[in-house]
Amino acid sequence: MVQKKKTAPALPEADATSAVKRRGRPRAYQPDVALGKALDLFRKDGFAGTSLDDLSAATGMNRPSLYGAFGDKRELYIKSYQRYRDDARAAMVDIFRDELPIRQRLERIYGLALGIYLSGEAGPRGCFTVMTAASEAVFDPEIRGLVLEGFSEFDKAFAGCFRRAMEKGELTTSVDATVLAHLASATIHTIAIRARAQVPRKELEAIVKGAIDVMVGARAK
Amino acid sequence: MVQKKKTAPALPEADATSAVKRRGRPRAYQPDVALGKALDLFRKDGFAGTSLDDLSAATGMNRPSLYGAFGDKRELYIKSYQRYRDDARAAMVDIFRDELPIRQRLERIYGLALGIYLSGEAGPRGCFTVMTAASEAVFDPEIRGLVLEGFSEFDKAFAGCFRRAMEKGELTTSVDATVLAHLASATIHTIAIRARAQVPRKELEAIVKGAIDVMVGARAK
DNA sequence: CTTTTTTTGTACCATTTCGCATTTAATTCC
DNA sequence: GGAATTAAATGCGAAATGGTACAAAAAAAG
Repeated sequence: MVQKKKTAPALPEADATSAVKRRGRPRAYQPDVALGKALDLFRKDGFAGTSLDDLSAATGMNRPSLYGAFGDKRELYIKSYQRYRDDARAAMVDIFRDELPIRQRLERIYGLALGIYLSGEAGPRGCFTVMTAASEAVFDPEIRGLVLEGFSEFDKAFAGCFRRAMEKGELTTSVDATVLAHLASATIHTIAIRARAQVPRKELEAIVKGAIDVMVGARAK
Repeated sequence: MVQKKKTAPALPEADATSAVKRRGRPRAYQPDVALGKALDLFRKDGFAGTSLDDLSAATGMNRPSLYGAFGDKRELYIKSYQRYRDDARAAMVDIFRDELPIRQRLERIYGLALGIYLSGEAGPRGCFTVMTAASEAVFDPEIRGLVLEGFSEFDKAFAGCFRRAMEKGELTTSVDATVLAHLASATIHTIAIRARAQVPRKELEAIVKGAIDVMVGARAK
């Protein structure tokens, strides 16, 4: 605690504010990093299962600092969730935009999703949106709004994929793109839940493969 | 508290044990009823969100009695979950056994599921299996086992339906029954989760309808 | 060097939590 | 009616929790 980072005489943060020297005692933490740690904890144990002490230990910030930086526990949870969504979106956006054949697009999306859901040192962590939907979203309208936004974001992205595939003649137009999109989201949800219950990756991949086969209209194994 | 049920000189319980008079002070509660109340609470607030005081208030039993009857909180949760599964199974078993056309079977199954997931005075409660998978199943191997059992029970029941439909020539055999079953389960999961986030019934029914259309191979709206 | 500003670190508080020990009540058996 | 048995009711206690008050520390500004 003696030769610390020496505050930040040009710290590599993309923090919009305060590119110049701040006035008082310098922060001993990096907000981004701390938020990432908080997210990890929340994903592992959920809102109720994560105490401020846990968060304090994981971030290295003591409780009053946590408070000052992120607000109370609920606010920290919300910020963590937004961070999660931002990360996921950043990872997905390229794939959703790339002009790959529909099957490959879906394969890449699910591959990425599995990576996210199965990660975690203390066992797979599933999808934070799904976990939040099952818990906090019930009583907290603001959180619920975010979750619904998350669902709809996926639904729309999938629908766009299918619509594009239909335009390109890859897919029959006899099934509505929205219907396929909901099936695609359902597949996301089922693997998220099953991952959380430690269903092995192989099985999840098999589920994904089968779902893709049906969605792209494959009629043979 | 004076003219109570007079213990049980032929109480209408299917309790295997003690059909005859018990020895000491009679119970002031009916285990079945109390367990139902506990289940309601757990479904609403989850394990961590439900305190023993809440359970005590809801069941009318004080904490020591709860303890004596069901064990500690975790055991009570497990018993509640088993009760949930038993109830759901009892409600579903007829439909899964009836020899209806596949589409009608699926419609009835999902209708029932929606009824379960959307019920609850304080908002829809979703599927307890899914909720448990997202929370307790992560760290508790015994609970996880039950949840996996729940998933597999649904998978198998659906697979049986599809297999039967194929035998009867209602469905093409070009898609594996297991694949369709996983899609059917995925649809269960997605409506469970979305219900919990208060997606309106209409939307859920639309998702179900679309999924059924695809699963039974309907190629037109 | 002093003041001002911002953050850290310690300690504390009120509340809630789970679990149990003990006493009191209601019933059957003798 | 008295002993035995079973359950209810009260209440305690130790631990954890979310949140905050307050003083010490580290920097910039004057």
